[in-house]
Formats: sequence, structure tokens, C-alpha cells
Amino acid sequence: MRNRSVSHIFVTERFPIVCFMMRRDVFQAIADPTRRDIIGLIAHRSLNLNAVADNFDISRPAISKHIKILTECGLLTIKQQGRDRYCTANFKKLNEVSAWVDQYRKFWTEKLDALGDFLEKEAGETK
Amino acid sequence: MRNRSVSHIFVTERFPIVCFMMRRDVFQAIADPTRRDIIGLIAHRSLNLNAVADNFDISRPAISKHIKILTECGLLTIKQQGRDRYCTANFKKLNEVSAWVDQYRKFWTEKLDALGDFLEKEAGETK
DNA sequence: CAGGTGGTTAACAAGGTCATTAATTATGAG
DNA sequence: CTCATAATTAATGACCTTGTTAACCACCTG
Repeated sequence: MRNRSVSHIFVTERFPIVCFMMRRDVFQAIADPTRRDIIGLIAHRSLNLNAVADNFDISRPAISKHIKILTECGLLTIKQQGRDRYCTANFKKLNEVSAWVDQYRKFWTEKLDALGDFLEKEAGETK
Repeated sequence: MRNRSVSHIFVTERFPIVCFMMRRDVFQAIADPTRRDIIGLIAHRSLNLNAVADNFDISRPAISKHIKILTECGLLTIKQQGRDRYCTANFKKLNEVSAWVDQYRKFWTEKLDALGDFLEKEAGETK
């Protein structure tokens, strides 16, 4: 039962109702390349789910699930407009990732070789 | 067959030998909290596998597998010293994550509310 | 060489992820 | 109201992940 946590427990007189909320962490959310692509798509403009799905070869339900995961971890917010649900990216959430990476930044930038490695990689990829 | 790619194909006269190499991407590697903890552990000093395992409640084989994954994606390098294998972090690899996050940084820092959110989160956690 | 220690591999189990298709819900348009 | 469209849910399947224990290999020490 990983990544789950009880967020609220509502107790009526006779029926304890336990409400689970996925504690989807951002790291896991961005681990999937499709989800990273979705984020890239909606970075500049809000899109409804179908517009997002048009950019991928997978089914709408699959996209729907990805978006659900991104929403659950706080990276996306949904705004309902009639039938359409428009997805907007909530980039502040990426600060968690940024902060984690940044604590190690000094270990690889001290030698000032990051640029060199980046260029090396670029050259390898475009070759 | 996701996350796999044929990296090299050696062909002898009679035996084509296909060598698979896991294309473990860094995002997936750091998605696991245990692996992030391992990285944190060996950030400052090289540790052998048993020393790493001592810090966790899981078995040595489990740690061994995590370290294998981290090695396969380039985040760790192993230096054998007699019986011991010392793990060293290779933080340059984190640049991939950093670069991906950074392309969106302007979206959440423009408003200069990142500090506010950070403090808010801190307060929420220590409460 | 024998035995202990560091570490990996093998076999397996439980649960999670990511996709599918079919059915369902909900909204807007004619 | 009826139909088309936007989107979710349900049921299912294949594969991946993460852990376990037991057995094994490799190296150092006495």
C-alpha cells in the first residue's frame, strides 16, 4: 500500500468513512515520459482533454488517467467549462523536484564541466 | 517492452549476439524514495553496499537492485576494492532533470511567489 | 584450504503501472 | 427530447517494480 495515506477520516455515528487520497509524489508523476510530454503541451496554453489526446497515439482513457495522476500530485489543475475540462499546469509544484536536485548542484557544477557534458550529449544525439 | 533499447548488435559469422542495455532514465531512477535516499547517503562519501544497506530496513539484495538501477542510468559508479564495491554518486547525470525542470522555472518564479509557497509548505510540515 | 564476509543471482510473490475496449455519465446543440 | 460529443469508469490484460529468501560466487584472513 505504497503512496497512500489517510488524509481525512469522517466519522458519523454509525458509519466511519475513510477517505483515501493518493499521495502521488511529483517524482513519480514526472517519471513517465508521456506525462512529461503532457506537461510540455499545456505549458503555454490550457487544453481540454481531447486536444491533449490528439497529440498522442494512445486512447483517451489512457490520457484521462495520466491527467488524473498529474492532478492528484498537484501538477495540473482542471477547469470545467461546459463539457470540456481544461488542464492548466501548476508549475510551482516542480519546485519540489528543483529543490531536491539543487541540493546536489554544487557537486556537478563546481568543476564547471556541465556545459561540456551538455554539448557532448547534444552532439551525440543529433549525430 | 518499454525502457529497453538495443544498444549494440555484435554479429559474428554464425551467432548474432544482441546485447540489451536498460535505457533506465534518470526520471524513473529518482522516482523511488529509497533510491533518492541512497543518493543522499553517498553524496558526501563513498560507501560500500553493506554500509548503504545498514541505513535501511530492507534486505541487502533489495539495496543491491536499487544500486544496480542507479548505476544503469548513470547516477552511480562502482569502484571495486577487494571484496567491497564502493558507490560514488555521479551528479552530472542530474543535469537532465535540472534542465527539464528549468525550462518551466519561469512559469513559477515570475510571480516571485516561490519563497512564499516554500515557507508555507515548511510551516505545514513542521506543524 | 577452511571459513567468514561482501555482494550478486535466482525464483518467487504481491502489488502497481499503463494500456486496451466497452459502457456510462454529463453537457451542449438542433 | 434526441443525438453527438467530452470525459470518466469498469473490467481486463500484460508487464514492471519492489520486496522476500535461499543459494551462490569472490575475496580476504587465519
